[in-house]
Order: sequence, then structure tokens, then C-alpha cells
Amino acid sequence: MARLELEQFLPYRLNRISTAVSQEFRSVYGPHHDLTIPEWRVLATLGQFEEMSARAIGRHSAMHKTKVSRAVRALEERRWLKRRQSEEDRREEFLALTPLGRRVYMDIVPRAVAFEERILGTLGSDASPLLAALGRLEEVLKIR
Amino acid sequence: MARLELEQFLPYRLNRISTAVSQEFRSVYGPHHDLTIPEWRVLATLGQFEEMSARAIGRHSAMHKTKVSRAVRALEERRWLKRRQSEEDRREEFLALTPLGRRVYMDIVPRAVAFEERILGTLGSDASPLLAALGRLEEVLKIR
DNA sequence: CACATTTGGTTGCAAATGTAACCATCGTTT
DNA sequence: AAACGATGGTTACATTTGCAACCAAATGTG
Repeated sequence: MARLELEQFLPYRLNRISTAVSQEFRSVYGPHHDLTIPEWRVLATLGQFEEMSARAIGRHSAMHKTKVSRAVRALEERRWLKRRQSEEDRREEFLALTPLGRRVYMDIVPRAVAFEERILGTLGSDASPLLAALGRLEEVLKIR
Repeated sequence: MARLELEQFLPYRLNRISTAVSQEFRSVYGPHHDLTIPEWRVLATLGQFEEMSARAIGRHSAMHKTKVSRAVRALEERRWLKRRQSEEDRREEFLALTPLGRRVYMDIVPRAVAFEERILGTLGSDASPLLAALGRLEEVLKIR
């Protein structure tokens, strides 16, 4: 008869690990800044690329355009980013962090880096095989 | 200056991989049976343990009790599981798959196993380091 | 140039989820 | 046994999410 142990099942394990890590990470910046995961992704993308359209942000951070749209509005209301109408194509707008937004970004990045190092650090020599395997998974799943 | 590439950031990668894998998996059983992830988890847990309380299912499958409650009701309405009042403690009820539910379970399990084998298979020799690393991560995150 | 099609982005609506409040029952303390 | 808090489970409410419809501007086609 077919046998399946949920706790050993790859999709289940990945899901649990992923949410636990996200949760942990949020508890790292949460006490200092209140922002959701989609908001953090937009912030991080703009921190990395200066100026970018919403469409491009979505493509780069793997988020649906409605998610991006809402996160952008939230950040805009907090004055963390500003919009600029494109000259060539008046449908699209370019987004960029404000000085305030950049300050928040610069405050979170070191925490993010330290967080990641902490986790990978405790993995010790298992860390790099993990990263390699994740890379392979990304290839297999064609999400790269 | 602080540097962070979102596409390389561990929480981001895990999240993307996890949702992609879940999505893939759902497309495996989706055409045959329509059930959500929480419903699948309850089904899988009961398939594994014959009879179990909702509380125990939640603990075992790492789901909040409201999620379990709703999934159980949905499965019950589909006549895939039945409830039995506990004699000792009239608050709790034991849940078990009906023959119909078990048939569905038995139909999905081989697909699930094959799916997992397909993914791990394409990873080749990277597969077992991945599983080992996931195990370490679970330890580090104390979700085991 | 008129018209259809595509595309960047927003909005409305329905489904999914988490939190807190809740109900009933249990165990414990007095 | 009366009163207490803890526990299994459900329900109500607010928030988040995805999908589809939508708007406006761009591009393509006759």
C-alpha cells in the first residue's frame, strides 16, 4: 500500500521552513519598522535599483501586479517612495525611494544581512550545499 | 554601503521555491481532485493515522486550529471524513476518513510520491545534501 | 486614419487567513 | 459542590490575497 509521511513530504517541509524563516525575519525588523512582506520587497528592490517601474518591480520580486500596486501605495502614503510620470509612455511611472525611505532601507539591510548570516552560520558546513541545492531547485522549477 | 540582493536573500528564495513547489504539486492532483492545501493536509494526516482529534491534526500538520476546523468541515461536507464523539471527553471528537475519503487519499498518494521523486530525481546527487540541509534548518528553526 | 489589440496600472469582489472572542466541557481548588 | 482557570473546537470580524474587470495610453493593422 502507498505510504506517505506528511512531515517528510518536500512541499510540506519547504512551506513550513519558508514561513518560519519569514516569520523570524519579520521579528528582526518588526520591532523597528512596521511593514509587510510585499512592502519590504518593494523597498528592497528600489533600494537596489534606484528607479524602477511597478511592472519591473513585480517581475524582479516575483509579485503579482496588484500586490505591487498596493504595496507601492502604502509606501507612498508613508512618504517612503515617490512616483514620476514617464515622458515616453504616460501609462507607466517610475518609482524611487525618498530620502526617508532610503534611510529605512539602510537601517533594515544590515539587520537582514546579519539575520541571514546567523542562520547560515548555525548551519556551518551544511550552508553551502543548501544554497547550491536551492539554486538547483530554482533551475528545476524555472523560477530564475 | 550596505548591499543586499533580494534574489539572493534566503527568506525570499525559500518563499519563492516553496510556493512554486506547492503550486506544482497542486497542478499534479488538481485536475483529479479539487482540494486546498489545508484540506490536503488534513486528508494526508488522517490517511496516515486512521483516527485523530482535530487538535492532534493541527499539532501534527502545523496548522492553526481555525484552519483545521474549516478544512475538517469542508471534508465532512464532501463526505470524505466522519466525526465520532469521544466518550471520555465530550468536547473533543475523533476524525477518520470515510471509505470515499480513503479512496481519494489512496489516489493522491502515488501522485505525491511520484511528484517528489521527480523533483528529487532531477536534482540528482544534490538531492540528499538538500534534504540534510532542510533537516538542519528545521532544527535551527525549532519546528521539529 | 479608424479600429482592434496589447500593455501599465488600479479597483471591485470573492475566497483564504489570522486574531480574538466565544461556547461547552473538563480538571482543580477551596 | 461552587467557583476557578484551562482546553477542544467553532464563529465573527478584520486583513490579505488572487482574479477578473476595468481605464487610459500605446501599438499594430486594415
